Amino acid sequence: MGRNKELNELMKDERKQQIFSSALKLFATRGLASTKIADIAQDAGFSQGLVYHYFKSKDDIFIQLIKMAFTQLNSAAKQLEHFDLPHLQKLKIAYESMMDGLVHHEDAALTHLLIATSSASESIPDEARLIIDEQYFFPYEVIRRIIEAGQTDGSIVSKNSRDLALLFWSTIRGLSIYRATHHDTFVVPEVESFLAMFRNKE
Amino acid sequence: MGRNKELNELMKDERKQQIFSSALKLFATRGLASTKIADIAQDAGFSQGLVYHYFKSKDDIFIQLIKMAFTQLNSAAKQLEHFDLPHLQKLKIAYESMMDGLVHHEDAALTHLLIATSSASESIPDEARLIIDEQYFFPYEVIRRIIEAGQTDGSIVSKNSRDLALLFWSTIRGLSIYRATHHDTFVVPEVESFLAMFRNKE
DNA sequence: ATTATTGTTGAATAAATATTCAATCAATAA
DNA sequence: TTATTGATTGAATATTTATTCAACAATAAT
Repeated sequence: MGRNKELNELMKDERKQQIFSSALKLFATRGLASTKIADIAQDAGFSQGLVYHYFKSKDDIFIQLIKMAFTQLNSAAKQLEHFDLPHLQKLKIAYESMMDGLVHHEDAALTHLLIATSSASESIPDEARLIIDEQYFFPYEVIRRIIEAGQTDGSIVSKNSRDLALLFWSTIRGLSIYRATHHDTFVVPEVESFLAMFRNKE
Repeated sequence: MGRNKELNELMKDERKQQIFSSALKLFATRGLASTKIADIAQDAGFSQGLVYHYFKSKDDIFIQLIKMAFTQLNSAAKQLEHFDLPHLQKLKIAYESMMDGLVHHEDAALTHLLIATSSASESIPDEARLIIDEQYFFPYEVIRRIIEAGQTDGSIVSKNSRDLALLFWSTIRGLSIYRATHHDTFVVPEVESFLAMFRNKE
């Protein structure tokens, strides 16, 4: 018979991981259409044909990456909500940990970028669009709930919570995009400046 | 001889305008690579071949649009700087007029989106990249100077002005992107929430 | 009306790129 | 060893799409 099955699976996963890693980088920085299968293969360090041994198509890779990106983001959001912290502190932690990701974890930065640019694109596979439509608002809702809780105890300013959640994520997304092209000069803005939008000052 | 020259020029400009308009919409929402010449022609309402009567190539259209987008944005920034208003008010006006653009002027919204997504892309023509690299920071510098002036007179908080300018534009860009995909549900967040990042509260 | 000029089309053509595939290779269980 | 299985390659092939082009149309000066 052939080779050991479990080891095989491991190697297969490793290969897939390599492909995901290269594809994430390229899709996030160049977009789906501009990224060639040849680019992914080259970046991952093997032949074009092999990509098709592991994935059905370019779209397939993209769709799976989108799934993974939202899974990560949304599970982080879910975790955040259940932390035992004052509400304003949760916003602070969220900002700080995402900024830390942007600066220190290339993959996290690329994941944010992929979400920001893919969500805004009208030229992604239907299945990717479906996933985005289903999952996009979850982090908004989490932040909104945290804001409303903070408004109840007076720590967060009494403005429309939907607006505030929108400001929260727009700012984060904007910073993610900036960071993508200017990693060299990117410095995280002080969290207190960011929090000023939410803090209740009376 | 042929037809009247000036009229011709006018008609030619009008045609070009049509192409620009369709291309702006498509490039901004789908990206350069996903936008087909056929799409542009169809949207503008004429044949594929005609596009090449007015433009050298797809890249050519894109590059000119990028030029126009930065010209608009940067001249608006320049104007803003010379308004005779308190410094914090300038930030307020900037936010309000850009938000007004997002909501009421499709082209303004698309221009912001084009800038946000193209700037972040590593797969645009060299000439477009050049223009972006030359012009990208101008609005940041304008806002930064306004912030520093406001810090001098005490109306704006004394944090690093570069950070604050980054927050300013990141938030605007984030909102632009959100608006692009969710025009139906987009509501402009109150300017006071936005301004809280900059206002000196003592 | 005629003619010169530019506008316009849609069908080639040329390039680029996704996908398939036949052949070879590497590992290992027998 | 050797037979079997899956991995890997690189060269087809198929598809998509940018670009060119030959033909026809419309316009307006003569």
